[in-house]
Amino acid sequence: MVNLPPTFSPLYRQIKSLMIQALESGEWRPGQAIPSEQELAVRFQVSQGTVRKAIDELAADNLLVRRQGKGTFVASHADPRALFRFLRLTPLSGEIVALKSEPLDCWRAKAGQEAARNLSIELSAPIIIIRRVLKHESKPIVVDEIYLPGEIFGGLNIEMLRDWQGSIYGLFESRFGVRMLHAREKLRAVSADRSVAETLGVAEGAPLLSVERVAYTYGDKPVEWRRGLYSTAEHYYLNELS
Amino acid sequence: MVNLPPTFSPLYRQIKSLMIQALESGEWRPGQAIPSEQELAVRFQVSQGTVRKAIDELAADNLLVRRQGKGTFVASHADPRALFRFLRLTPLSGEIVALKSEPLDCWRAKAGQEAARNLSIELSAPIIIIRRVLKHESKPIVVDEIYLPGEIFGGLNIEMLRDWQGSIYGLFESRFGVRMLHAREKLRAVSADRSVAETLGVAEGAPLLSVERVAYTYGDKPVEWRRGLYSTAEHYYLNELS
DNA sequence: CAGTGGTCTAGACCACCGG
DNA sequence: CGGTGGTCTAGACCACTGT
Repeated sequence: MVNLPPTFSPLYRQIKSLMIQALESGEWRPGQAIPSEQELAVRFQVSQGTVRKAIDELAADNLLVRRQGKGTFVASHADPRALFRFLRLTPLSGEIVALKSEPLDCWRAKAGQEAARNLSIELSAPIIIIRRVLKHESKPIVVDEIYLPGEIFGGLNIEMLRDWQGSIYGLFESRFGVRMLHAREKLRAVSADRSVAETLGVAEGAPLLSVERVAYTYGDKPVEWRRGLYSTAEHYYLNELS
Repeated sequence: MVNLPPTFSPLYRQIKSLMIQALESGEWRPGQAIPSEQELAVRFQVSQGTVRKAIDELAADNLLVRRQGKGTFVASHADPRALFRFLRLTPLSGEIVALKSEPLDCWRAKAGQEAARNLSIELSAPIIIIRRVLKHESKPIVVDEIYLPGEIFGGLNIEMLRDWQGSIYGLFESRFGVRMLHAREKLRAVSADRSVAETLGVAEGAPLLSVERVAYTYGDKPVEWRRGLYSTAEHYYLNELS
């Protein structure tokens, strides 16, 4: 007997795919309500229960947000609740506060080996690099570099970053139509070199948390690679294992 | 108008509570199958769909595992798939391999302020402390201390730890009936002090990843507090943001 | 009040597993 | 083949939101 590949796909997953298409194509925009379950059931010619199960999965994937009595909405990085999902830094004592971003630099370059591999693009393809500092009450806590495919983030420049109030993923979403859906982070402990030590106001050789992230959009396509160094003297990185 | 507390609890959540009771009481044991959906529907006098939704949530919470065609099983730390859920260390290059645990010491003590707070027990209540080294191909990677409430882990000793093959949560589950359900980790970067540097075979002052964990059992009751120091020269801590 | 998502039911049928 | 979980449907009713 041969082992056939799992060729079966339930109806609600096919509906889910169609809905992802509608999201990806921009038919339904971040922050807006999608059609009601009834309307979708008619549109896709299935029962409401089947639409429901598709939406359930999309909500679990953080692509949609359900609000009883109001409707189902496209998740948006403009929503402050989405913030902590991607920056899990917490003060040792006190409440969670959004860090203030200060762009230092933003320039064009060609993808090196590492950037090309992480972004799944050609070697020497155009990329954009951002250097930032994140501050908590005017104390620098994080310094990072963000590598973006030039093909997608064409017009990005430092003025845009400076003018933007809110998370950088909110900027990517509203100005470039790029929605970060999930990410994978690799954490290590490293020593501060001289220049980083100066930027963060710590001693040279001080231990820092190194966080390397690849973020993905629809179809698990990588669209951002970043490396950050976190000063964990007065903050920690919180992770829920569940 | 006053804002009444959310007094409404859907039927499937009540069923879920009853099922959690059955799990907590030991009526259904780790690794074993629970009754079929039909049987549960009869037992609880609800429809199969309602039982189904309760099980769905319990499976999402990692308390149960569904296996089509076979049944629904109580999740167990004996299952190797459960391993990576709680130890997210990965070699820089190469496959994920379970680290080998070497207990160094295991002794009784009284809870200090920090232990008491983290374990939600009285100051000076009896606790048990374990010191371990975790090795990858005979190279020490992690050194940690585990703090356990003495009341729950009465007979624990170092011979038990040495004899046990498998994860320590597997031991807790099968010997003490304590099931770790979720945990919260705080990560920071620190410098190796002399004694730790010696144990891990790194230079004094080398950067290490500090991982402090509180693990919880039924009813969000904390039952373990541990602090680990990870050498991240050849490993990283992997985290999925989704 | 109308419209939305949320719950609950009952029944039919399908995919998977093991004997 | 029988038993399990998985899918799909149709309909009734409930809880929440805004007008």
